[in-house]
Amino acid sequence: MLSRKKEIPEQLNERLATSGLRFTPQRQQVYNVLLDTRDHPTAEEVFLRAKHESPDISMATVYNCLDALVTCGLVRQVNVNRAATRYCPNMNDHCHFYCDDCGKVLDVNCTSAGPVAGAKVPSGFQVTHYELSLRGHCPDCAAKAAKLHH
Amino acid sequence: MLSRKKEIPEQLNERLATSGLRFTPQRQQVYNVLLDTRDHPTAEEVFLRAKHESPDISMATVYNCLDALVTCGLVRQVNVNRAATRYCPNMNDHCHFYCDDCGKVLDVNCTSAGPVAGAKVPSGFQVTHYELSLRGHCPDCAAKAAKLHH
DNA sequence: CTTCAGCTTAGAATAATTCTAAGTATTGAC
DNA sequence: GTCAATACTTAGAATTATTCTAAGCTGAAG
Repeated sequence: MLSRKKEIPEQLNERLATSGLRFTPQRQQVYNVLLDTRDHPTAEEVFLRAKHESPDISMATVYNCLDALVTCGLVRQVNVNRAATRYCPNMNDHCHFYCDDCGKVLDVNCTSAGPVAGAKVPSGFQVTHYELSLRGHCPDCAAKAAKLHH
Repeated sequence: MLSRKKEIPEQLNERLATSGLRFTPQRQQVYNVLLDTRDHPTAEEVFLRAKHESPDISMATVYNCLDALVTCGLVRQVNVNRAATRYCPNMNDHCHFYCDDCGKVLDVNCTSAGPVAGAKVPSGFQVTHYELSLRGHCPDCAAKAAKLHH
């Protein structure tokens, strides 16, 4: 169980270094939490999970570590509907779907063109980031609702 | 100055009624503020502007009124980057561009297909809402930056 | 070694929003 | 019209997510 975590440190260390940040056990721990279950936890959830292995970690450190991981490009923030920010270690081009029924946040792939292409941004605008967030019913909840309907 | 506001009440009244909400002077006032300058103000900014004409209005009422307007479909919330929610009375299909330099929020038209088409949502997902937010440099700030560069 | 910048920590502070309780206004039943 | 029921507004307290502060710790560089 602990063995597979040995792979990570080098990659993490390099990425931190390129942003002028140091490798620390807390940063590794927080990153591990995100990699372990990719369910887009909030900072608070990361904190609770990280405490299992590092009981002394503090909330402020979790925020600091998450910031560091975002800064060095290993993690993305996911904001949906003004709820607490969630964190996602999937750096592929994708967007997020929030299920209004069960509250889960799910990754949704974008086509190669990406949704920004569909937005046809007027000339003059320089887009450096974009975030597409979807809301509705996830496949599970949609299926349940359909069943109830008959 | 007051004359052009006479147009609004009926439309607003109808829309409120269809959601089981009442017409009130405060709701009209808040809606007027949004229509007057479509610059995506925050609740606080709406509050300050509304106070000019209705000095007794309270912050809680502004939030209540904005909620009512969102509920009855006359206003949209615009969330960007966990900053304070902004409010937009443009209900056409469009998305928002946030300028990292000047902080302005600008409307950007979407094509008829819309960005969700570009996202190719897997089957099973039922998308009821989506929000595409862009960040970068607006035309003005991009031009200024280019000039400074030489 | 010693220094110095970067990191972690607990707890205080902040900012946006929501809640609470009380008062006011409007609606509908009679 | 009167009266009760419901909806709305208000001030201020409370809540929540996040950031700040000050102090101590750590590890690399001189």
